Amino acid sequence: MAKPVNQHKRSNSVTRIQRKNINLILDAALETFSSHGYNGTTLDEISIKSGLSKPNILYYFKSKKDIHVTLLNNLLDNWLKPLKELNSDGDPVSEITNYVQKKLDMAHEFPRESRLFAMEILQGANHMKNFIESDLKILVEQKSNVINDWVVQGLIAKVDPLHLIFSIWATTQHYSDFEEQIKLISGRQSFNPDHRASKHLKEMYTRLLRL
Amino acid sequence: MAKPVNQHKRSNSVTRIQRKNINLILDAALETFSSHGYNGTTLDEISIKSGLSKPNILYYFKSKKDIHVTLLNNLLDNWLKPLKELNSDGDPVSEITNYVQKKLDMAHEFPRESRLFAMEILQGANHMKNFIESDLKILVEQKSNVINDWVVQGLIAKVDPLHLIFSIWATTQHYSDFEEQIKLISGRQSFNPDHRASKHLKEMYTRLLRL
DNA sequence: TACTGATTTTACCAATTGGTCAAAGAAAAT
DNA sequence: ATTTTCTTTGACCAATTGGTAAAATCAGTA
Repeated sequence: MAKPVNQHKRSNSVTRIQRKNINLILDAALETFSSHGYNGTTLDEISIKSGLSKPNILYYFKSKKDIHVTLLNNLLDNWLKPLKELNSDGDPVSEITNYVQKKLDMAHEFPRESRLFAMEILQGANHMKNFIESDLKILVEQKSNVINDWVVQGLIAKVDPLHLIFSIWATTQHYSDFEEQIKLISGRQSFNPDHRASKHLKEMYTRLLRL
Repeated sequence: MAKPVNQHKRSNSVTRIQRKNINLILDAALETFSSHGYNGTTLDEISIKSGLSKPNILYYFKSKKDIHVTLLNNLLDNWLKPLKELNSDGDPVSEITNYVQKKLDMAHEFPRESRLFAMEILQGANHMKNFIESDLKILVEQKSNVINDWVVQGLIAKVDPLHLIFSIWATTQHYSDFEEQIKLISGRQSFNPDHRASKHLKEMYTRLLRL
């Protein structure tokens, strides 16, 4: 005769067991959502991977979608962080190449999250429209202005800030999102893709921005 | 007492009706596979979109997977074409910026195919490992050599050919694969993304390659 | 130790989904 | 016109899947 636990974290206390199991579930879910997509993931799979029974999972999350949305929400802060750190007072070129490096590090450190994000956008961004249209859009506009000021002040070459940002996103995410293709083509052992990618991208954006 | 039609195109003749219906099915399937993924697509959806009943669809294709594989296979030739056309005798910088332009045109002209491809790679490239490891890999190696020769001959700046190719793929595909995000951020009407993307990318790769 | 609330399990369901089958209906060929 | 071959449909099914209900078990605490 249990009353379901607070499924929306309204409660004040989160027990040790809750924290542990919620983490188990989210980790298992991230693993499968990011490699088979939302529809390709079953609760049974999450159940097996997390070691918790299916009804037990639904004791912590009210639905499959709820798990997915939670995962997506957990991403957002980390997603904004590197761009947030772009500093208008710093040296323009190194501010931007540092941004590239941070994005590349994130793609390398959180490939599952990166794929989850990519998959969500690819499929229409249904659960993230709100985030993109508000937080992300505002931040991008703000930083576009910073970049544009640099252009106007003659500190970097004339670039379209928006397209600069888009191409940074594209190039840095590519390495985690298209990992499979890259591994197959470059022959897994022959080199360390990340290291050379970093050099390549730094070079590319430096050359693009230098006067 | 019908005997199922040649489901593997072994037969010599393809009737007018067959051609029409196969196209209807493939078009409907491409639409849904590319926007909801393989698992997010149901035969019923394809059935509705194509106007053919579900058993009728399975009269032309022996399974859902068969439709998907057919779609993927139809992509491959077009996928290789732009890179194939990279000519070792041409002017290096314009050969490469032309390649960029062709890839961008393809992403623009075939966004559904582009997303289908992206989704397949993201989810582990199960149906395309063979293509990637053989045809694509060989072509990439060949063209990497061409680019490397240009570097050695001092015709372009020193770049890692593989990473150059990867970043071209990344930047050009980004515009169709992440279309939703781009639309939401750039505010659909404010500019024509494709036109400016083309300028931006041409500029970027020219600056990267120029001595 | 006994109580109380939190956690987990067992048994189950209704809906969806990929796929089958045999018969009915068109087209083409004779 | 009739036979033969190709095409389409209606009825159906077994497996999967997200989710529920209630009982059973466990943990913490008075």
